[in-house]
Amino acid sequence: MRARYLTIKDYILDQIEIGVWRASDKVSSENELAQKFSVSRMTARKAVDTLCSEGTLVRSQGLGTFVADRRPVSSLLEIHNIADEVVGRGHDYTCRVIKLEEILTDKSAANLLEMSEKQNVYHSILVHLEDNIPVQYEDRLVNPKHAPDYIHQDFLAQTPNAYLSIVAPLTEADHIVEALVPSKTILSELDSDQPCLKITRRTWSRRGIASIAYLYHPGDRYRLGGHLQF
Amino acid sequence: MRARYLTIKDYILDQIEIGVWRASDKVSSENELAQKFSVSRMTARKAVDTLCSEGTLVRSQGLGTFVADRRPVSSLLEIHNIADEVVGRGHDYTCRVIKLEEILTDKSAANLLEMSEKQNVYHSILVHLEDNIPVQYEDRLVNPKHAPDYIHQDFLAQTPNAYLSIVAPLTEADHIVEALVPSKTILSELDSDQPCLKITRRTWSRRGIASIAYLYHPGDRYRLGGHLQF
DNA sequence: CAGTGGTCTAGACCACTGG
DNA sequence: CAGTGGTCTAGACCACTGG
Repeated sequence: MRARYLTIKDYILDQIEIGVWRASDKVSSENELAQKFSVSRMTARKAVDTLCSEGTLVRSQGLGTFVADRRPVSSLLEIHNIADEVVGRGHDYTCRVIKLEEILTDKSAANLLEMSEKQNVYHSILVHLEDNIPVQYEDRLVNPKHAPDYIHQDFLAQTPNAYLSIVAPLTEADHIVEALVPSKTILSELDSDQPCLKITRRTWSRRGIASIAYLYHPGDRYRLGGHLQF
Repeated sequence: MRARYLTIKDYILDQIEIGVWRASDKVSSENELAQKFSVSRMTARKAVDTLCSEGTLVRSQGLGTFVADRRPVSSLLEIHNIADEVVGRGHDYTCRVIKLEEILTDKSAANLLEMSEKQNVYHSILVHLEDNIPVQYEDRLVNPKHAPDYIHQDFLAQTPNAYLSIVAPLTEADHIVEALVPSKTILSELDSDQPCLKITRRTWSRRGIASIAYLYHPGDRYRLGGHLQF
């Protein structure tokens, strides 16, 4: 016999899923849930308990229980795959390919990739969406030496990050994190007017710099987190 | 009246702290705890519940409850001391103390510091300047238990971070990085109208959370960097 | 004030594990 | 088998919030 509190938990998750309860909304009280499902209040409470500890709901004594206003937190310490992150949060991941082309390095790109000027490099621009809301604008340069077939990939099936980690396993990375208001082009692709968290990340494989990525995240939809132990 | 399950929770944490129970050891059963503390099993269970959801204990039906194995250590990102950073760049470091006071915890501060409400905590606000230009607005709460003399320090001579790392050596930290436009008060102290990089950092010493800091950096004057090797 | 969540009791039956 | 955790009941009193 399946636990009754799980039925209630599913019910709450369903209501959130179909949009009956949205972020910051008040959900049914413990007594209402208990009555609706003909269980004791302790059992209804357990359903709410588990959703609180999972970060889906937040409680406030005397006020009620509310859908958490949740911006995702991801790790600074890992090289993350945005698709895995989104799916890991139980959300729908999609992506739009804005650009996928071969270009010649200019001075700045050549410097960053430690190549010489006017060499072929691959250039891709993608927008990653979580439940159809843009969460990352990814502008990436790739050294063809490390990933010769990069330009023929289907990035709807596999993110650039995931593909690169297979053909050119990472040995090293650096990143710079900053806050800024990006260009209008980028803001429009992100459908946002917020300041962005920009991550500039260079990744090395065994034979040198494989790729440089500029990742823009709307400040109100994305946070970076990390936990350290000494 | 303090909740009884918290007493039991503290007891379990103490036993782990002093080494009576080590990683993978079996801890007292729920019935034993209930009897020892003269509470119902549900109450003993609640203490174990919270420690499970915090990752300290793991349960196994039919077997018992065990101390969780330690999480992997990642010491890749350092806790920065802004003064060292600035001096390291060959620039002039100064700082303004905006506030240094003793206040009572409100609900939110109590939650974040894992203290109860209306306890004394120290509160400091500083602005750190590089060549006389503000680069960081630091709003910090400190648990007096970990640093009783915090409020008597001269932060023109030594940053809060440097002081705390001496009196309450760090064992753990977490941080969240986000981009936002801060309040007018903060913008005015920073003499900036740019979006900011906000770092929320909690630091632990052995006995719990020692301090929580909100660090605001104007987006055009500060970047966060890191380098990883695999 | 009525309603909310926070804690707690003293029971119960269950599924599961090892011996 | 006895002991463990997993679930559940039908109550209780409390602190807190808004009106």
